[in-house]
Amino acid sequence: ANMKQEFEILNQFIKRRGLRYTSQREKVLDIFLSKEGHISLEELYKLVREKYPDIGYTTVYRTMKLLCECGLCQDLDLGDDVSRYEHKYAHQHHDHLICIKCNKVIEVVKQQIEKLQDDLAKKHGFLPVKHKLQIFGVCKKCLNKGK
Amino acid sequence: ANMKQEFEILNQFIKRRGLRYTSQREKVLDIFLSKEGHISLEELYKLVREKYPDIGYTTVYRTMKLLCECGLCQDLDLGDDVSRYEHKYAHQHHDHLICIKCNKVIEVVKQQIEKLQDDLAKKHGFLPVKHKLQIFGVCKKCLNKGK
DNA sequence: ACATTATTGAAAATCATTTTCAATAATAAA
DNA sequence: TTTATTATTGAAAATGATTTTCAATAATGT
Repeated sequence: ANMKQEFEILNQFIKRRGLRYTSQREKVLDIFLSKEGHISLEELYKLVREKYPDIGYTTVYRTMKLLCECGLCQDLDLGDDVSRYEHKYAHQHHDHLICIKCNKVIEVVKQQIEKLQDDLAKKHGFLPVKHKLQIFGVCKKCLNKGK
Repeated sequence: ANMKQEFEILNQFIKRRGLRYTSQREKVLDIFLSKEGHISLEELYKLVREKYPDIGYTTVYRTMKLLCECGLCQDLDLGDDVSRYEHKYAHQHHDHLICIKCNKVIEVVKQQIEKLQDDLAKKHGFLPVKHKLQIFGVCKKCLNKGK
């Protein structure tokens, strides 16, 4: 029954801000949730179109902005020049290992690093809000190819 | 006498690649070196123009690309949409604390984090090449303002 | 000095992202 | 329920950083 907790979160957020809960927003969220991983706006828009051809690019763009604001979505930067999105609700924070040869991305979690980062921020009087760690390198597969 | 080691590095790199050492490239490097910190292409171009009005934007752009390739320069991403550059030669690797209110950037070094990152990469079979860590938060000054 | 070819710089192209605006639709008020 | 208000939508245009084009120029090897 909690299968669609995310819709409720969006709804709450929208109400709190005096915005309006529209079918387009619901549909975009639906498609976004159906696809795990790191998705670009362009990719997401294509998926949306397949199921809901009447929804425009701009609406997808604006909805994703909203989803980021309400905590359902996290935008990320994989080093190329397009912004990507990933699920945030009920997903653990993680960092990204990015292969500079094949662009494969691996998500990694290291609690110890998280803590050190918080310490570092506090030491400088910062109140940490979020962080992004990208480790660029060459993945196992590409290393073997190069032999 | 090693005051201008960087010019030699650029020269070497250019020779090795069969490129040509031009006065424009030397001048752009000169201006870049004269300014510590995180500088955008636009800002750098303005500085270049002040001293060398005949150098075009495109040349600055292309030279910075070259400087990044030869290891004199590191491009960085401070969360906005402009790419910035910082010195890399004879500069320790560091991470960035970025204030989301006033955009102030503090450079921080934490050897322990560096090591954990390398371990993490290796554990997943990655050969780490470089990494970028941005910690977004609110700086001391902005925290006090908000009271 | 000559030939070759990399470089330069102005202008144009690219391209993801963001804004505009008139029509539409969601919510609140009557 | 009906009406009024105003947020939302989507197509098209604008934006703006980055990148490419191309003819003229300049650096390097012969």
